[in-house]
Amino acid sequence: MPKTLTAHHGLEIWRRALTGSVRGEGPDLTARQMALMLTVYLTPQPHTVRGLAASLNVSKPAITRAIDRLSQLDYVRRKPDEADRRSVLLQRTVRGSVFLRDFGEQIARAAKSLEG
Amino acid sequence: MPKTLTAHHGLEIWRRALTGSVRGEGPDLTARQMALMLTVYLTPQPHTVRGLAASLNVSKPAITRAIDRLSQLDYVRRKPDEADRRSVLLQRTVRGSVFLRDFGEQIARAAKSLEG
DNA sequence: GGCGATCGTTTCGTTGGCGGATCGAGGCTA
DNA sequence: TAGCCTCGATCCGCCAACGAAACGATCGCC
Repeated sequence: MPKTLTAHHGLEIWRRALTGSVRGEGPDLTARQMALMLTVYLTPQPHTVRGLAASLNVSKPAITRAIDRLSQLDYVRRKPDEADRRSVLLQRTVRGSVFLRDFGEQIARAAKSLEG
Repeated sequence: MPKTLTAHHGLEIWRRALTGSVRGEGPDLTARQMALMLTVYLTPQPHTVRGLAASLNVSKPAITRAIDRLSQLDYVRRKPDEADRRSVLLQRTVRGSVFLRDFGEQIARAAKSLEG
Protein backbone atom coordinates (compact mmCIF):
# COMPACT_ATOMS: atom_id res chain seq x y z
CA MET A 1 0.00 0.00 0.00
CA PRO A 2 1.63 3.29 -1.10
CA LYS A 3 2.06 6.02 1.44
CA THR A 4 1.63 9.62 0.31
CA LEU A 5 3.07 9.55 -3.15
CA THR A 6 4.38 13.06 -3.73
CA ALA A 7 3.71 15.01 -6.92
CA HIS A 8 7.36 14.98 -7.83
CA HIS A 9 7.66 11.30 -7.19
CA GLY A 10 4.57 10.67 -9.25
CA LEU A 11 5.96 12.65 -12.14
CA GLU A 12 9.19 10.72 -12.03
CA ILE A 13 7.36 7.41 -12.09
CA TRP A 14 5.22 8.70 -14.92
CA ARG A 15 8.31 9.73 -16.83
CA ARG A 16 10.00 6.39 -16.52
CA ALA A 17 6.97 4.34 -17.42
CA LEU A 18 5.96 6.60 -20.27
CA THR A 19 9.47 6.77 -21.67
CA GLY A 20 9.69 3.02 -21.56
CA SER A 21 6.38 2.79 -23.36
CA VAL A 22 7.44 5.30 -26.03
CA ARG A 23 10.81 3.63 -26.50
CA GLY A 24 9.30 0.18 -26.67
CA GLU A 25 7.91 -1.65 -29.64
CA GLY A 26 4.35 -1.80 -28.48
CA PRO A 27 1.63 0.04 -30.36
CA ASP A 28 1.45 3.71 -29.46
CA LEU A 29 -1.99 4.51 -28.20
CA THR A 30 -3.34 8.01 -27.86
CA ALA A 31 -4.26 9.32 -24.44
CA ARG A 32 -7.92 8.64 -25.18
CA GLN A 33 -7.28 5.12 -26.32
CA MET A 34 -5.27 4.41 -23.19
CA ALA A 35 -7.91 5.99 -20.97
CA LEU A 36 -10.51 3.83 -22.67
CA MET A 37 -8.45 0.69 -22.10
CA LEU A 38 -7.99 1.46 -18.42
CA THR A 39 -11.63 2.29 -17.95
CA VAL A 40 -12.77 -0.94 -19.57
CA TYR A 41 -10.35 -3.08 -17.59
CA LEU A 42 -10.43 -1.40 -14.21
CA THR A 43 -13.99 -0.23 -13.73
CA PRO A 44 -17.16 -2.30 -13.33
CA GLN A 45 -18.89 -3.74 -16.36
CA PRO A 46 -20.82 -3.30 -18.51
CA HIS A 47 -19.25 -0.70 -20.77
CA THR A 48 -21.18 0.90 -23.59
CA VAL A 49 -20.13 3.48 -26.14
CA ARG A 50 -22.36 6.18 -24.73
CA GLY A 51 -21.26 5.40 -21.18
CA LEU A 52 -17.61 5.69 -22.09
CA ALA A 53 -18.26 8.86 -24.06
CA ALA A 54 -19.85 10.40 -20.99
CA SER A 55 -17.22 9.02 -18.64
CA LEU A 56 -14.34 10.41 -20.67
CA ASN A 57 -16.20 13.56 -21.75
CA VAL A 58 -15.60 12.78 -25.41
CA SER A 59 -17.81 12.50 -28.50
CA LYS A 60 -19.34 9.16 -29.44
CA PRO A 61 -17.54 8.95 -32.79
CA ALA A 62 -14.28 9.36 -30.92
CA ILE A 63 -15.17 6.34 -28.80
CA THR A 64 -16.17 4.31 -31.84
CA ARG A 65 -12.85 5.13 -33.46
CA ALA A 66 -10.92 4.26 -30.34
CA ILE A 67 -12.72 0.93 -30.16
CA ASP A 68 -11.96 0.34 -33.83
CA ARG A 69 -8.29 0.81 -33.11
CA LEU A 70 -8.26 -1.25 -29.92
CA SER A 71 -10.28 -4.10 -31.36
CA GLN A 72 -8.00 -4.24 -34.35
CA LEU A 73 -5.21 -4.77 -31.83
CA ASP A 74 -7.44 -7.35 -30.13
CA TYR A 75 -7.23 -5.42 -26.90
CA VAL A 76 -10.99 -5.23 -26.67
CA ARG A 77 -13.97 -6.85 -28.38
CA ARG A 78 -17.43 -5.69 -29.34
CA LYS A 79 -20.33 -7.83 -28.16
CA PRO A 80 -23.91 -6.98 -29.03
CA ASP A 81 -26.11 -6.47 -26.01
CA GLU A 82 -28.77 -9.16 -26.25
CA ALA A 83 -31.11 -7.26 -24.00
CA ASP A 84 -30.94 -4.09 -26.08
CA ARG A 85 -29.76 -4.74 -29.58
CA ARG A 86 -28.93 -1.11 -30.11
CA SER A 87 -26.18 -1.23 -27.57
CA VAL A 88 -22.71 -2.66 -27.85
CA LEU A 89 -20.87 -4.01 -24.86
CA LEU A 90 -17.12 -4.11 -24.62
CA GLN A 91 -15.34 -7.27 -23.62
CA ARG A 92 -11.85 -7.64 -22.31
CA THR A 93 -9.41 -9.91 -24.09
CA VAL A 94 -6.43 -11.99 -23.08
CA ARG A 95 -4.17 -9.89 -25.23
CA GLY A 96 -5.45 -6.69 -23.66
CA SER A 97 -4.98 -8.11 -20.19
CA VAL A 98 -1.41 -9.00 -21.00
CA PHE A 99 -0.73 -5.56 -22.40
CA LEU A 100 -2.05 -3.83 -19.29
CA ARG A 101 -0.34 -6.23 -16.95
CA ASP A 102 2.97 -5.50 -18.60
CA PHE A 103 2.30 -1.81 -18.44
CA GLY A 104 1.38 -2.04 -14.78
CA GLU A 105 4.58 -3.90 -14.06
CA GLN A 106 6.50 -1.19 -15.83
CA ILE A 107 4.93 1.34 -13.48
CA ALA A 108 5.73 -0.83 -10.49
CA ARG A 109 9.32 -1.21 -11.61
CA ALA A 110 9.63 2.56 -12.05
CA ALA A 111 8.29 3.06 -8.55
CA LYS A 112 10.51 0.42 -7.06
CA SER A 113 13.65 1.87 -8.60
CA LEU A 114 12.86 5.11 -6.81
CA GLU A 115 12.72 3.62 -3.35
CA GLY A 116 15.32 3.95 -0.70
CA MET B 1 8.48 7.70 0.09
CA PRO B 2 6.27 5.08 -1.59
CA LYS B 3 6.59 1.51 -0.52
CA THR B 4 6.18 -1.21 -3.13
CA LEU B 5 3.61 0.23 -5.42
CA THR B 6 1.89 -2.78 -6.96
CA ALA B 7 1.20 -3.08 -10.67
CA HIS B 8 -2.53 -2.98 -10.11
CA HIS B 9 -2.26 0.03 -7.88
CA GLY B 10 -0.09 1.76 -10.43
CA LEU B 11 -2.59 1.11 -13.17
CA GLU B 12 -5.40 2.49 -11.08
CA ILE B 13 -3.45 5.65 -10.37
CA TRP B 14 -2.61 5.91 -14.04
CA ARG B 15 -6.27 5.51 -14.93
CA ARG B 16 -7.44 8.24 -12.61
CA ALA B 17 -4.80 10.75 -13.57
CA LEU B 18 -5.11 10.04 -17.28
CA THR B 19 -8.88 10.15 -17.22
CA GLY B 20 -8.73 13.47 -15.44
CA SER B 21 -6.34 14.73 -18.03
CA VAL B 22 -8.50 13.53 -20.93
CA ARG B 23 -11.65 14.92 -19.38
CA GLY B 24 -10.05 18.23 -18.57
CA GLU B 25 -9.65 21.26 -20.75
CA GLY B 26 -5.88 21.25 -20.98
CA PRO B 27 -4.17 20.65 -24.30
CA ASP B 28 -3.98 16.97 -25.13
CA LEU B 29 -0.41 16.02 -25.73
CA THR B 30 0.65 12.85 -27.48
CA ALA B 31 2.63 10.27 -25.56
CA ARG B 32 5.80 11.48 -27.24
CA GLN B 33 5.15 15.08 -26.43
CA MET B 34 4.48 14.21 -22.82
CA ALA B 35 7.58 12.04 -22.63
CA LEU B 36 9.57 14.92 -24.08
CA MET B 37 8.18 17.33 -21.50
CA LEU B 38 9.01 15.03 -18.62
CA THR B 39 12.49 14.34 -19.92
CA VAL B 40 13.26 18.04 -20.30
CA TYR B 41 11.93 18.93 -16.87
CA LEU B 42 13.08 15.97 -14.82
CA THR B 43 16.44 14.97 -16.22
CA PRO B 44 19.72 16.90 -16.18
CA GLN B 45 20.38 19.63 -18.71
CA PRO B 46 21.34 20.29 -21.38
CA HIS B 47 18.83 18.79 -23.78
CA THR B 48 19.45 18.71 -27.50
CA VAL B 49 17.29 17.42 -30.33
CA ARG B 50 19.58 14.53 -31.13
CA GLY B 51 19.92 13.65 -27.45
CA LEU B 52 16.18 13.51 -26.99
CA ALA B 53 15.76 11.55 -30.20
CA ALA B 54 18.20 8.95 -28.90
CA SER B 55 16.73 8.99 -25.41
CA LEU B 56 13.20 8.41 -26.65
CA ASN B 57 14.22 6.21 -29.57
CA VAL B 58 12.42 8.44 -32.04
CA SER B 59 13.39 10.17 -35.28
CA LYS B 60 14.81 13.69 -35.18
CA PRO B 61 11.97 15.21 -37.22
CA ALA B 62 9.55 13.79 -34.66
CA ILE B 63 11.43 15.65 -31.94
CA THR B 64 11.46 18.86 -33.95
CA ARG B 65 7.71 18.59 -34.41
CA ALA B 66 7.11 17.88 -30.75
CA ILE B 67 9.19 20.92 -29.83
CA ASP B 68 7.20 23.00 -32.32
CA ARG B 69 4.01 21.98 -30.59
CA LEU B 70 5.34 22.44 -27.07
CA SER B 71 6.97 25.78 -27.76
CA GLN B 72 3.78 27.03 -29.34
CA LEU B 73 2.15 26.19 -26.00
CA ASP B 74 5.08 27.96 -24.31
CA TYR B 75 5.88 24.78 -22.41
CA VAL B 76 9.44 24.82 -23.69
CA ARG B 77 11.75 27.23 -25.51
CA ARG B 78 14.52 26.85 -28.06
CA LYS B 79 17.86 28.45 -27.25
CA PRO B 80 20.78 28.33 -29.67
CA ASP B 81 23.85 26.68 -28.21
CA GLU B 82 26.52 29.41 -28.28
CA ALA B 83 29.31 26.87 -28.06
CA ASP B 84 28.08 24.87 -31.05
CA ARG B 85 25.80 26.88 -33.28
CA ARG B 86 24.48 23.79 -34.95
CA SER B 87 22.85 22.63 -31.75
CA VAL B 88 19.66 23.82 -30.12
CA LEU B 89 19.16 23.64 -26.38
CA LEU B 90 15.77 23.38 -24.75
CA GLN B 91 14.79 25.67 -21.90
CA ARG B 92 12.05 25.17 -19.37
CA THR B 93 9.37 27.79 -18.96
CA VAL B 94 7.17 28.99 -16.13
CA ARG B 95 4.08 27.85 -17.97
CA GLY B 96 5.53 24.41 -18.52
CA SER B 97 6.48 24.13 -14.88
CA VAL B 98 2.96 25.02 -13.85
CA PHE B 99 1.51 22.47 -16.23
CA LEU B 100 3.69 19.69 -14.89
CA ARG B 101 3.17 20.69 -11.29
CA ASP B 102 -0.58 20.48 -11.78
CA PHE B 103 -0.24 17.15 -13.48
CA GLY B 104 1.96 15.85 -10.69
CA GLU B 105 -0.60 16.92 -8.14
CA GLN B 106 -3.26 15.10 -10.08
CA ILE B 107 -1.17 11.95 -9.80
CA ALA B 108 -0.63 12.54 -6.11
CA ARG B 109 -4.34 13.03 -5.56
CA ALA B 110 -5.12 9.85 -7.46
CA ALA B 111 -2.65 7.98 -5.27
CA LYS B 112 -3.96 9.52 -2.09
CA SER B 113 -7.55 8.59 -2.85
CA LEU B 114 -6.43 4.99 -3.06
CA GLU B 115 -4.91 4.85 0.38
CA GLY B 116 -6.42 3.09 3.30
C1' DG C 1 40.95 27.09 -47.11
C1' DG C 2 38.70 22.90 -48.38
C1' DC C 3 35.88 18.88 -47.24
C1' DG C 4 33.48 15.44 -45.01
C1' DA C 5 30.66 14.90 -40.85
C1' DT C 6 27.03 16.42 -37.91
C1' DC C 7 23.48 19.60 -36.40
C1' DG C 8 18.37 20.77 -36.57
C1' DT C 9 14.93 21.82 -39.98
C1' DT C 10 12.07 21.36 -44.00
C1' DT C 11 9.66 18.98 -47.60
C1' DC C 12 6.98 15.20 -49.28
C1' DG C 13 3.29 11.98 -49.37
C1' DT C 14 0.70 9.15 -46.16
C1' DT C 15 -1.88 7.89 -42.23
C1' DG C 16 -5.02 8.56 -38.61
C1' DG C 17 -7.71 11.19 -35.22
C1' DC C 18 -10.94 15.01 -34.75
C1' DG C 19 -16.05 17.17 -34.26
C1' DG C 20 -20.56 17.69 -36.24
C1' DA C 21 -24.12 15.98 -38.89
C1' DT C 22 -26.54 12.18 -40.38
C1' DC C 23 -27.75 7.38 -40.89
C1' DG C 24 -30.18 2.86 -40.23
C1' DA C 25 -31.40 -0.40 -36.65
C1' DG C 26 -33.85 -1.18 -32.77
C1' DG C 27 -36.78 -0.01 -28.66
C1' DC C 28 -40.69 2.26 -26.40
C1' DT C 29 -45.37 3.98 -25.88
C1' DA C 30 -50.03 4.49 -27.12
C1' DT D 1 -48.94 -0.16 -35.95
C1' DA D 2 -47.38 4.53 -36.05
C1' DG D 3 -44.49 7.82 -34.34
C1' DC D 4 -40.66 9.17 -31.76
C1' DC D 5 -36.58 8.30 -29.24
C1' DT D 6 -31.91 6.33 -28.44
C1' DC D 7 -28.25 3.41 -29.84
C1' DG D 8 -23.63 2.96 -32.32
C1' DA D 9 -21.67 3.62 -36.88
C1' DT D 10 -20.55 6.31 -40.84
C1' DC D 11 -19.64 10.30 -43.72
C1' DC D 12 -17.47 14.74 -44.34
C1' DG D 13 -13.77 18.13 -44.43
C1' DC D 14 -10.00 19.37 -41.60
C1' DC D 15 -5.81 19.12 -39.12
C1' DA D 16 -1.81 16.99 -36.83
C1' DA D 17 1.68 13.60 -36.63
C1' DC D 18 4.37 10.23 -39.03
C1' DG D 19 9.12 8.34 -41.53
C1' DA D 20 12.38 9.06 -45.16
C1' DA D 21 15.01 11.99 -47.73
C1' DA D 22 17.13 16.19 -48.69
C1' DC D 23 18.64 20.77 -47.17
C1' DG D 24 21.52 24.75 -45.41
C1' DA D 25 24.40 25.93 -41.61
C1' DT D 26 28.17 24.93 -38.85
C1' DC D 27 31.94 22.27 -36.99
C1' DG D 28 36.41 19.61 -36.87
C1' DC D 29 40.33 18.36 -39.14
C1' DC D 30 44.18 18.36 -42.28
